[in-house]
Amino acid sequence: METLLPKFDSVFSIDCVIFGFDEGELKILLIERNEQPFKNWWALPGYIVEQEESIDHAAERILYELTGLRDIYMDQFYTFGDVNRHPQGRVITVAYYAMIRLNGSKELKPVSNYASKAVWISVNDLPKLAFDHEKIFSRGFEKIRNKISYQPIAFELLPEKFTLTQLQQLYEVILNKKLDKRNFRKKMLNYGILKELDEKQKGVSYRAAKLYKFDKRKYARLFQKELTFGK
Amino acid sequence: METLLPKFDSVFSIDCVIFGFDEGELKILLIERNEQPFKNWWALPGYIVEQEESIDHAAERILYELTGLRDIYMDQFYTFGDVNRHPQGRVITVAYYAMIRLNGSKELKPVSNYASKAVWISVNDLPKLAFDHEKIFSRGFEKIRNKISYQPIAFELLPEKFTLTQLQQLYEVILNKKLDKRNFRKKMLNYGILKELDEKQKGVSYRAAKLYKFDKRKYARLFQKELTFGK
DNA sequence: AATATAGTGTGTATTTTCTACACTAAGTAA
DNA sequence: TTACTTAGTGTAGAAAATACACACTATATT
Repeated sequence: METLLPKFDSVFSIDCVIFGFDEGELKILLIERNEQPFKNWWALPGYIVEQEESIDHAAERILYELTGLRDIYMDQFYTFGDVNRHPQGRVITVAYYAMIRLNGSKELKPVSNYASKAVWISVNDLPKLAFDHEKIFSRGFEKIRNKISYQPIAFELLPEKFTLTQLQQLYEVILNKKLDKRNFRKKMLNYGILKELDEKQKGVSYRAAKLYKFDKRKYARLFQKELTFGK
Repeated sequence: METLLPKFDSVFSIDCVIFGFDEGELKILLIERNEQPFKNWWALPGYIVEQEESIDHAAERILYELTGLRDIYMDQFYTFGDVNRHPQGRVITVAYYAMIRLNGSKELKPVSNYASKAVWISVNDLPKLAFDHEKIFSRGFEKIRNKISYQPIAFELLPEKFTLTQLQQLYEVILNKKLDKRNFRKKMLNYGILKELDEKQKGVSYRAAKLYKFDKRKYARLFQKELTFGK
């Protein structure tokens, strides 16, 4: 590094892959761009990092501006820095993913004007996206798919009280395969991070399932054990 | 994003955590800085991304300039973007790790003048580092420790022909625990990615061990199977 | 030639985890 | 009461992980 920092014509941005689970489908939040370039294209929510904010802060701010949500589990997963990924200049983008609880089908209205709307779209039904956002999405999806195989992050996506069947469906859409009900339940309950409630599901026209809650304290205890390689 | 990109007073840099394995110790490459700030401090090798190069390219270039090595397995692992991590302005750094084969105790001479020297230092014996480089190192070390638990990346660090004991020692220093010899051998040989050679270790004053080679083709076949969650 | 030394190389029994697989119970709706 | 739909449960076999100890071999030393 030079004694004085060289001038550099570049910008940092954040792009977010925001996952939600609704009606048995895994969805992500997309915005419709209101400005050039890629005006009227679908894109991942993202924005430029401000001079005086950390990238983690920028990620939280942008998510908040688009959804009104705070204190969301967000994780940086990759930085995309190809020279020509933005047609108007050098923009390096740091990608984050978030998982949020969709309480019913709550409408999300963008508060910034760079988007004309924000919608939840199933990951199986994505349109063409602006910039290299398809690549960013794929990498983010791959990330949570890997992560869920060794850490039960799925709870972030479910309502506070959920049934084991809902949990299993979520695993199935993320992993894109059918799981065996008995084995799934055995495994999940063995983790010891689920608390069985005295409540049951309501409003279903069949036998109601027991509701469970995620036990954050036990979770933390379980995952402070490091990954192991055996003796 | 605005129609015209805002001007932004910032710089991207790359920092590399370059691992090597030598004399039974896991080491990383450090440079001694030759310029302010942190003149004469030890630091991770890193430099500023140029206007017209991708970050991946920048990482390879910087590694090459410092070591003369090309075609090294490098992986981006995290981007550090706190506002004040560099005292002279906003510098966001993308961190990569690399694993290289130390053939004997080859001396590395920096070809750029921003470093006065480059040395290999054991990860158990690191000095204080410039900027937030201790944090960057820790995260990189954590990354390879996790990764080695599910992917045998360790071969990158060993000479082309190695003994099972050397391989085990490497696992032991990365995971920081003793492993059982018989179980380790069973497991490694079961992966089917080692090729037993007709050669033996030379120059040791005790029974010479068989040498093995890493079979890249079988490795690739093995790891195209995805991580699984069972049925 | 005998001996000391230091690391190599091997097998088995036990426990744990993973997998495969199908029926009854409970609640709702008609 | 019956039909329908989903909830909920157990076991046996296979595979993987773990725990554990001693004889072999090449060299160096006397």
